[in-house]
Amino acid sequence: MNLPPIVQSFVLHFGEMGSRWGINRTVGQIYALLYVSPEPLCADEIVEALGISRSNVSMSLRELQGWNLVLLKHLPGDRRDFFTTPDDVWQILRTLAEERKKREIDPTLSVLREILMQQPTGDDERFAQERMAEMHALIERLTNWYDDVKQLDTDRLAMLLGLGSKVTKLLEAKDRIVSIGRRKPANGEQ
Amino acid sequence: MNLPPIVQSFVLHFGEMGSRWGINRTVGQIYALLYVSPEPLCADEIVEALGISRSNVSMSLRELQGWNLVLLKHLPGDRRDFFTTPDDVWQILRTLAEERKKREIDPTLSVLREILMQQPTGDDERFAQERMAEMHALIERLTNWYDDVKQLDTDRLAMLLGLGSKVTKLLEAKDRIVSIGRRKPANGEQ
DNA sequence: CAGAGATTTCAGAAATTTCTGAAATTCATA
DNA sequence: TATGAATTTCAGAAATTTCTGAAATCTCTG
Repeated sequence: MNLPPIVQSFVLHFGEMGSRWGINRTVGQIYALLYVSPEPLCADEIVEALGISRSNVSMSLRELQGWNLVLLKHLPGDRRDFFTTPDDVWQILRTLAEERKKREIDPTLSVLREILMQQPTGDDERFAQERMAEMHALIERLTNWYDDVKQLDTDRLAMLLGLGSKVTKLLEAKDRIVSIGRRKPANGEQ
Repeated sequence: MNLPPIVQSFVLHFGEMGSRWGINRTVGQIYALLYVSPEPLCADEIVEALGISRSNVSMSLRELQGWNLVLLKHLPGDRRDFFTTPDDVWQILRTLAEERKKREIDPTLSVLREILMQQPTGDDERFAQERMAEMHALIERLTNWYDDVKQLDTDRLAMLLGLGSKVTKLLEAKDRIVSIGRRKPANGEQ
């Protein structure tokens, strides 16, 4: 590996983090390298930069494409593939969230739903099913929130993040205002 | 493995999911088993239920304790350790978030901060640092939101989740109300 | 403080994952 | 359609992770 020290520590860190997630070291390193490179890189440049085999680069890039985390570019008069990451970090975050949901959350929800359909045959199974129902309800709540929030454009999303827990105070304030502002209780608000 | 079919599919699923995260199959399976068991289990019961070695159970329980995901119980007149999970799923969620932040986010932030302190020596390094600064800013935003929101009690957290993206509409509504309510523009509002 | 039960440790076996080099394939161009 | 550059595939090697059994340690109790 022959990289500026700053880039090298970033790349190595992502390699280690990669193995802590589901993705492996090489995939993490390649992603990190592409992320900080000013220009798209071709496979051989990655081989060179990270000191790994050509075939490993090929497979890892395929993996990254499966995650929708890299973009393919072509230079005119050159038939090699060049790779980058999107430049908008918010977009990267969205992609990451979407892919992890697809791989981790959705399968779990579907296993839970399947189990919850069955008839329990004894007390222990009934208990287990209740626990799974609690877990299912929580995950559904979270994914509903996510599905709703992911539609926001970046500015509003940033705004929402900035608010944080103040949201609940805001909500209480709004309730007060609304209840002051009306003579008789209405029900069609919001 | 000798378990009711419902429990078995849950346990097996968590085993597979476990290996998709950083934790391994056995750890995932043990956690799932404890989660759906009506009573705390001792190590030998886990050995029996999952058909794995005693030492593996011991090491995996230790790992789960490191994640703060299991509780230790003792029965009077029995010196074995018995294990359960907390029964409040929201509490479990909080623990999980906290631990993953500690292991995945915090080290990344600290690597990024360290790199951002350094003086770049060329254009490529300058570019790389800018990219890392963007990433750092995004992660900080997210963790600030998280640090704020995690303080909420469960009811308010549930409320916030229920609101989802409607928060921004609420915010706009509040801005309107505030600006109608005053004669001259003020600047000290929230 | 001896002994029995419970748990942990740890070296190496087993299983799994990652990586490589060589061969195969793809595809634009001559 | 032959050529050659670029890429992919894949069997097996290398590395890593997980798991086990045996021994060590810990800790109550008589």
